[in-house]
Amino acid sequence: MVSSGTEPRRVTIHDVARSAGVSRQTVSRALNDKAEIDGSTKQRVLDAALELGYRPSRFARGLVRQDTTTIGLVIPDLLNPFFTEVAAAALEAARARGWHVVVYDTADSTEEELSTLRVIGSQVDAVVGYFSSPEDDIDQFTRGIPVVLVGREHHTARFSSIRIDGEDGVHAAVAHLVAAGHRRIGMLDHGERAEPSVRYRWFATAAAAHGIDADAVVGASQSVDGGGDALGALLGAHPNVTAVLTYNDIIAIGALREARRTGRNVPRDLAVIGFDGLQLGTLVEPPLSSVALDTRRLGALAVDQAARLLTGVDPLGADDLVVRGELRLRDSA
Amino acid sequence: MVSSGTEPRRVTIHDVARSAGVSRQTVSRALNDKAEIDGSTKQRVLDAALELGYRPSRFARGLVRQDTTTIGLVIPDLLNPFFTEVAAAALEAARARGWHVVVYDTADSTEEELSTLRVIGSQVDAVVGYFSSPEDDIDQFTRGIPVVLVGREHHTARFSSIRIDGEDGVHAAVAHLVAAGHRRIGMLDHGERAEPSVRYRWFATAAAAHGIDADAVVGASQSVDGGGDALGALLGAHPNVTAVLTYNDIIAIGALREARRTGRNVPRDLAVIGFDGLQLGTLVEPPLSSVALDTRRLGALAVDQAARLLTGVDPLGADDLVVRGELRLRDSA
DNA sequence: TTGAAAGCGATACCAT
DNA sequence: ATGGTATCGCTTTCAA
Repeated sequence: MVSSGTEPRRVTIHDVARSAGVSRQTVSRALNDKAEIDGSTKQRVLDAALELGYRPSRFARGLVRQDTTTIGLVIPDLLNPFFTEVAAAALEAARARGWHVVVYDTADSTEEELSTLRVIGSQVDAVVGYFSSPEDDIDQFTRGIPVVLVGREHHTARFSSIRIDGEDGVHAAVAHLVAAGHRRIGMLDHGERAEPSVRYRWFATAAAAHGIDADAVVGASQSVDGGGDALGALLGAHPNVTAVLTYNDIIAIGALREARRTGRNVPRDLAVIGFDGLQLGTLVEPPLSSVALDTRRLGALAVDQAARLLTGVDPLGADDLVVRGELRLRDSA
Repeated sequence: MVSSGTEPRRVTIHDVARSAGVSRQTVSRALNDKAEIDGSTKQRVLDAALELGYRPSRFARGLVRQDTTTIGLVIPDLLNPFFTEVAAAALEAARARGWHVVVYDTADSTEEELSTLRVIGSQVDAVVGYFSSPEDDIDQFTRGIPVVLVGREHHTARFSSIRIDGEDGVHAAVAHLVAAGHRRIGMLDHGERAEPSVRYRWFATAAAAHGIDADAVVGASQSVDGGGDALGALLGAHPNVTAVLTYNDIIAIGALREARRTGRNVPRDLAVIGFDGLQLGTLVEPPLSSVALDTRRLGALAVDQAARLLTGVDPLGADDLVVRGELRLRDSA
């Protein structure tokens, strides 16, 4: 910030008052449309304010009336359509309450998430988001403010979290595939951590219930390309697989593309069922079947719980903080 | 957390000071890692703060040190992938500067935009966004703070704006179609306002340059379905059209889907070229050709200009505030 | 190393 | 209808 000789010092309410020849509180009255003020005085003040380019300090104002609520929304990647949908829902829910939302995109990086956590606690009244950091770290930087975790179980009483329960949906998906004659079903799981995901475990128990194997699993990175690669690997290792479940829709869409590339017809040669139920799934060919989540509800629920925590009134219990997956059949299975 | 009768008054620095048996400024020193403080005192203060669940007020802090910068990002619809990409780019550029971004989704509504404008001016240090309100309205509520308009020309010196120049790109698109033998090219324009868009005008001059008509135009609403409907209408009115340009990629994707639905092969029976060059275009079948915009640059440029305006240093002129469209051929044309 | 006092910019309460 | 004064919670001189 190269300062030109005359630093344009902030115009305060005091300057306006002096310029209009009144006191500061009169200025305040004029600006905030209070009743007890003479019409002509008010106009004079307004004119002065306009001319000076006066703008009230949000800090000073916020200090004196604790009304505006700002929440922080933390997501790993806004360009990931799942988070876009959740974010849009959260923004809408917040707007309905007159809240402001500061969005933090952590770029899928643990470091960025940590540095975000480090500053966020002093910038907002509550935090809603999808974190990958350990609970201790989250806790440490958000002391004193409500935190609502999305799509993640928590173990400390400190947090609330919106749980994603896709168990029934995945069971329905497997049942559907089995009914359609599939006996060898594979899964494109997430590829982040070493251990299989919860979604895989739902798949495994569903498969077991139908007496079929659940050992055809390959990890996929969270992208369309990742999904394509993973399908290639899966079919290479298990050529007799005729249907796949995927960790999410993005991976499923990659699988769809890879199937087309290798001349397989979906769903005839290969059935594909995703997870999330994104809007995006209606645009691809064939339209994607998926264990669908109500992302609007997910975002709205998170903001709602934040509101309850903030006011201390009647926060929802774990049983109410659930979004269930539901099998939505389109054409890919 | 049911509210007990006693409202939990805010824990202030004063409470911590008393609890630790020191003065407020010592607490401040401990919390802000200042040098001049005894190690044991510091620890004692930190412990007290932790125990009391103390959290500094962002308002009080902001009042005293004017350091944190917050910008407002206004977009009509976060779920529209174009705005998602711009928003993601803006968030990234802001994060690189350590800025905070409050995102306002106006739900494609002029009323919401107005009510957003009404509050935003007192909440942020600068505004970046895609507005549809008249300049006067925008000006009125953002007095004193920098405003950067995205994808919109401005007529008042009051604003900066990032201009989208797709002229060359559209010319290239038309040239490409003509070279491929197309003589009857239609356009699915936006359907919002009565008059045709700037993008249509680029198309018209390009068509004229090649001696072909540009009268096959239909307005489409900003959605995939809208694009499909519009293509139906266009082909109904002008059955000899063999290629279409669209106002944007969303509409183009709808056209692709409609073409498939009506048994037309793209690009053989109908060539389609969109506008925006969204990531999304790579996922549909066939991959969408488009006059591509660098959305990352768009968002980054807007934030960059806001930064320059904020510091008063070297703001970019209109000639530098341009993002040009470039023909990106994939398979749909 | 620590504390007292003076703001930062606005609003609210109480006089007038 | 208008102005004086206290106050919001914190940081920053300046003394001690």
